[in-house]
Amino acid sequence: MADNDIIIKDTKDFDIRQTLDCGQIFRYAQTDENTYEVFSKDKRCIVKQDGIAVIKSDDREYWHRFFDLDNDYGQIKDELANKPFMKDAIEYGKGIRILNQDPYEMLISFIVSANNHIPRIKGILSRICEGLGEGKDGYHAFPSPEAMAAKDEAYYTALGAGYRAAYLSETAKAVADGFDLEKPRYLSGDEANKYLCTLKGVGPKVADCILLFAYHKSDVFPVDTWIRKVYKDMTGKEGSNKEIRKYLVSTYGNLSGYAQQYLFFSKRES
DNA sequence: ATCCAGGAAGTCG
DNA sequence: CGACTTCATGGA
Repeated sequence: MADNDIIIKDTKDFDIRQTLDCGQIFRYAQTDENTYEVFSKDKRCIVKQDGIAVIKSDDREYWHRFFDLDNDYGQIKDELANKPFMKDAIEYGKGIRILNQDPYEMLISFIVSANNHIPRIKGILSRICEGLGEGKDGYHAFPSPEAMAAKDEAYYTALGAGYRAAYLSETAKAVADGFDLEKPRYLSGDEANKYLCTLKGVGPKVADCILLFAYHKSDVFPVDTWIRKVYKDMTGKEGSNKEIRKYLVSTYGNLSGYAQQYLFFSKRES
């Protein structure tokens, strides 16, 4: 056991498979039974969970925060369990943790995610890293805004980004040119959502994903096609994304982001 | 083959 | 404001 290893003995609130497969991260791979390789920014860690969980890396502090290990998910689940439609979803995804990821990486990742399938999203992001990210020991870092801004739309089209290619080059340029990705930390969820929506390729849903997965704002509720299905199960009716979001945020309040992950994961895997 | 995917932008009323 | 259409790509 190296000094930098993080060891999680009590895994009632930690399941690496559920945490990675619940749609909040795209750069990871299963390398063996119970073993996963996870990438964030320019870093990598190896997570093995078989009974206890062990996180191996050369930056213990970074991954401790990444996996949100100071947050008490037992308490969050207890509180949510009293709210409607949550009991089964929590039981199904009881090991999910909401990661603390890099704002720029989430921005680019969820622009790519729009109207797209998860395997294809992973492929596009992987090719962006291979092409533009700094070469590390056996992998590539997520590229900087400057490296991405240096390429034009045609480059991202060639990577298979489809019509999102223009969004990628434009938004990378905006960030390289000074768009402040620290600002959302100091804004309310609604204000931060508006602010992010000024970027090309970012709409209300993508902005909510960035706010939840990079800034850990839990008073947001990303509404995608799966959540639309959940809403219909709950209420028996259709609705606009805006009214669905309003209904769900009023139901789950400040724990909306957590509720969303449990509901999304259980619906998508069932 | 037709539908669909962690939707957003553009246009029209 | 809301509704409606278009936008690449590839897996099912």
